[in-house]
Amino acid sequence: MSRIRVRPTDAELAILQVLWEQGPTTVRLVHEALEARETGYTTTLKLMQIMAEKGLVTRDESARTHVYTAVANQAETQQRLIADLMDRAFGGSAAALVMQALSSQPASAEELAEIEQLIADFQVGTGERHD
Amino acid sequence: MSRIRVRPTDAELAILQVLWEQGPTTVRLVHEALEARETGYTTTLKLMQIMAEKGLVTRDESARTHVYTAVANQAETQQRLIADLMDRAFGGSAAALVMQALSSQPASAEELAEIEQLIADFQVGTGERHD
DNA sequence: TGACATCTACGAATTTGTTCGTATGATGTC
DNA sequence: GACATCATACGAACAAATTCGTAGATGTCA
Repeated sequence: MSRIRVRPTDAELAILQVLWEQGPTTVRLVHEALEARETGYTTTLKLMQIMAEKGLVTRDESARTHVYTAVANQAETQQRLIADLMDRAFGGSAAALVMQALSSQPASAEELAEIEQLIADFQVGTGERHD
Repeated sequence: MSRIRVRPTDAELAILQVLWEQGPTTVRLVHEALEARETGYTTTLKLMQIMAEKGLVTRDESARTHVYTAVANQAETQQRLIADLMDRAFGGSAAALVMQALSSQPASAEELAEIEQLIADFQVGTGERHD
């Protein structure tokens, strides 16, 4: 019933980013954090109301100014988005996606090292050896 | 003017996949390849007509049965999709995206090795060393 | 208290994506 | 030549996402 949508829309994702960064917040603060969107206050309000209906966020209505909280955390949502993209555009292959990502936008040396470490961990975890 | 959209829609992407796999094709064949969608023939036709208007595909109208060709290849499109997701959900960090992708959907040992190789290439290419 | 600001609710307009039915014309078969 | 088949074109309906204006309730403060 109240399953979270696979893909939050663009506007929803922008709002979720603010909620993840700032924690539970009001429409006003989200709206201000989103000034780049150059959209009216009531637009942000409406979107957040709809997100509450959809179950993407919960809201505390005990005060006059409602306080909104993201239901799913950032990592969960990122994983859903990646899984979705992987299915739709990469034939379900994480490796294909990762390789496209790396070849298009080379990461920094530190990041590459981090990824290597992650891979090394997997290889240990699955009993694989790589020398 | 005729810039390719950042994000093909779901239906468009499904059609593009067929065009990438099969090369230039007719609406009929695309429609048959897409039976999973359980949608009418004229729906596929309409979508491909719109894609032609948008510049996602070109079509050869010299014969009665038109032949459609994808404008962007699969890798280009994948990169655009990844770049878009990276911006919208990962603060523009390829590394963050890659790490989420890997931790959610561990790749096979072979794939991990491939990715390691890719990283090693980068490190050589950028004169970085990692030990 | 009265003026003003701020908040939510709500309806509505607009745009985009998706779907399909029907019309119309070309092709092929008997 | 008549008729079924297949193609494109096109209009229209529908849903979803986004946007905003207005109304009404509540709070602030001089």
